[in-house]
Amino acid sequence: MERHKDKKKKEKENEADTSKWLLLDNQLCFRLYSASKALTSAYDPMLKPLDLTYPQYLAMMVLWEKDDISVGEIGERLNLDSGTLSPLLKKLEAKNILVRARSATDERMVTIKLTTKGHDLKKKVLKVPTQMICRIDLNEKEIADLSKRLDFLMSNLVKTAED
Amino acid sequence: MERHKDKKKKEKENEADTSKWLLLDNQLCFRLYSASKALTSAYDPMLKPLDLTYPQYLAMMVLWEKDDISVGEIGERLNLDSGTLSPLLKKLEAKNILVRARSATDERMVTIKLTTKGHDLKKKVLKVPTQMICRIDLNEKEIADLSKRLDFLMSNLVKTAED
DNA sequence: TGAAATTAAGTTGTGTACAATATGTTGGCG
DNA sequence: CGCCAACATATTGTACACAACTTAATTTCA
Repeated sequence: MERHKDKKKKEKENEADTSKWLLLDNQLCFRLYSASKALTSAYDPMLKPLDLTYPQYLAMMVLWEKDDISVGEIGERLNLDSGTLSPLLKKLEAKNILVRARSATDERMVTIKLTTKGHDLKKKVLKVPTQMICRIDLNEKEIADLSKRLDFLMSNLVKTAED
Repeated sequence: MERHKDKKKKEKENEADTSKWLLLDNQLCFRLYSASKALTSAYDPMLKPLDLTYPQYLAMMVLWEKDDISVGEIGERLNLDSGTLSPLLKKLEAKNILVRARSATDERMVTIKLTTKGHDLKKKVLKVPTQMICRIDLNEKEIADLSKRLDFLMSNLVKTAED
């Protein structure tokens, strides 16, 4: 595949070089897309007994770390906009896991507070990340390493988005 | 963070050890979820002039590699079921990019064939992967490396899903 | 051969995602 | 003070994703 790389041929290879990146198996992006879906569906059976979807679980993780914050703050943390979060948080409110209320000081904002049920849910969910780490079957160093690469990739995408 | 690891304390750390994995910033899965979304939204402006979404682009990549295949074969390649593919392929048919037709030999199957417009679209799309590689800003080795890790992760998830 | 199991695709219902827009609130600023 | 740009959230519309179910065709095998 990497033979015959003398300069005369290199230009001729350009077209082939370009279209080899169009092969699905060569696409990093497709792997990320697939891996992300696979992870979500791996979470689902663990979260189902807790009546949570994966995005709902993410929102809860934000709230377990710090309660009494605005919709916008959650969105900043998860990279989700109000179009996604508004209905999601309404569903969590319908399950009595949290309460939404207009802020008294700034009525543009909606403040999210966990209920007792919402706080208690954290105990039940503690085993989920551990189970997931087992299934991923990577050690702590490998996870950190992969995380670092993904962070680098993300920052490049964000950086070049400002054009 | 890694100090004080004598055996007496290790057991006491268990609970803290467990809940540290519940922190969003420690979650590999959240990074994958975010990276996947970021990549899709990076594709969108490139694909918009071609009137394709990212999942539609993936389906087209499969078809550019091998035409005249069934819905199921596309789904196997992309890990998508008929619930996702049926409407997606109908949209591509409405754009005159492909044609869907019941197979003559097995009428349960629907065979997908690219139209001339569908084949021609490949030329216009050739620059997309190259542009994306620039934005990702990883060299060929780093991409291969990251891909390998994601493949490993995926195979672990699939493997442990058979329980 | 013919009923039952299997298979392929489509449909329905729920839940994200996000662009674009709407609505109400707040903070300037002339 | 009053107007207006900026802001926070909600709503609408489009497009996945997938579980569960339906429909129709094929295969299996008693």
